[in-house]
Amino acid sequence: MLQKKIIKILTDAGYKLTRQRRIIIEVLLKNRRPLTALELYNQAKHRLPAISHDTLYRNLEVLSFLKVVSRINARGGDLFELEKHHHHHFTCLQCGEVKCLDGCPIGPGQLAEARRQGLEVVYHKFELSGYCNKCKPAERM
Amino acid sequence: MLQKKIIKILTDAGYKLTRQRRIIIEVLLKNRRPLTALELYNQAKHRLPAISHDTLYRNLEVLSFLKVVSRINARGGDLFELEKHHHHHFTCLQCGEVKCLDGCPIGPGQLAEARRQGLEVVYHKFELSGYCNKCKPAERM
DNA sequence: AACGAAAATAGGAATATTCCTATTTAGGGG
DNA sequence: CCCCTAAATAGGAATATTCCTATTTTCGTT
Repeated sequence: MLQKKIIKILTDAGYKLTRQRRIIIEVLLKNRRPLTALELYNQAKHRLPAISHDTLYRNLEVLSFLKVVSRINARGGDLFELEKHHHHHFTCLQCGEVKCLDGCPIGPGQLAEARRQGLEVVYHKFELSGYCNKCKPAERM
Repeated sequence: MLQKKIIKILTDAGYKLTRQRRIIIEVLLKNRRPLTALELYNQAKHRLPAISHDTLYRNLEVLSFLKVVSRINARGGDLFELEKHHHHHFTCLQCGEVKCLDGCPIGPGQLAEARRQGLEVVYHKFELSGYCNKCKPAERM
């Protein structure tokens, strides 16, 4: 997802475009792996020393709500990454590594029960866990 | 899931059965809705005033790892509940309400990509979000 | 029933996250 | 371009969560 597109999503939803938000988005854009909130905070602070924790956490919340950022429930705390394209993750229960899964296998069949209950689904998260290639052998002992 | 079965899962996995764990399991058992870690802590503390935060958080981690407890990523922080039977949840983006979805729509088709990568999947979490019946009309305005 | 090793705990320190409020800032309308 | 209002922010206080370590407890073995 490009910076322009992200900014459009923010402003279309009525959020203001602040320097802090620009910087947080830039920091998210330049990282190729999911980071913790504090890692993101430190990178943002490097560019804008006066930025507050509150601002970072609040904006991760906003960006998650807008589905610009995805929050991955990993071992040792949540990780955040730009949702450049919709996809899901696998976490190894042994070593904690997070792997991206190409594509998205969720279709209407998986949403049927929610629809039956009259719920309007606008988003879903699908997280797998188990053992990665490296940890599988250890698991077999 | 019954207390006996939970205890068996714990001990089979090599964990010791402590008074604190018994109490935490009892607290989880008697609640019919997902609770925050602190709500659980306060209920446990009521039965065992000396219990420490660390013990509660550590054991939620253990029980989550063993899939006895499921951690639901809700608005305003994670919620925990006994996984009495495997199911998933829906969170309303407007009011924050969490609803249980009967059954589980995830099958081999949804795990194919992970298998292709050689990952051994032992668990999955599927979280939906959107608008509940009550909040849908407001959303239409 | 007592022993010993390993696991688990309490309590406090260290971190991380959220809350609160006075001040600043973005962006629309004149 | 200036003003106004609502939204957003900084900074510090309040909470929540995790870490650390000395002590206690569980449970397999005697």
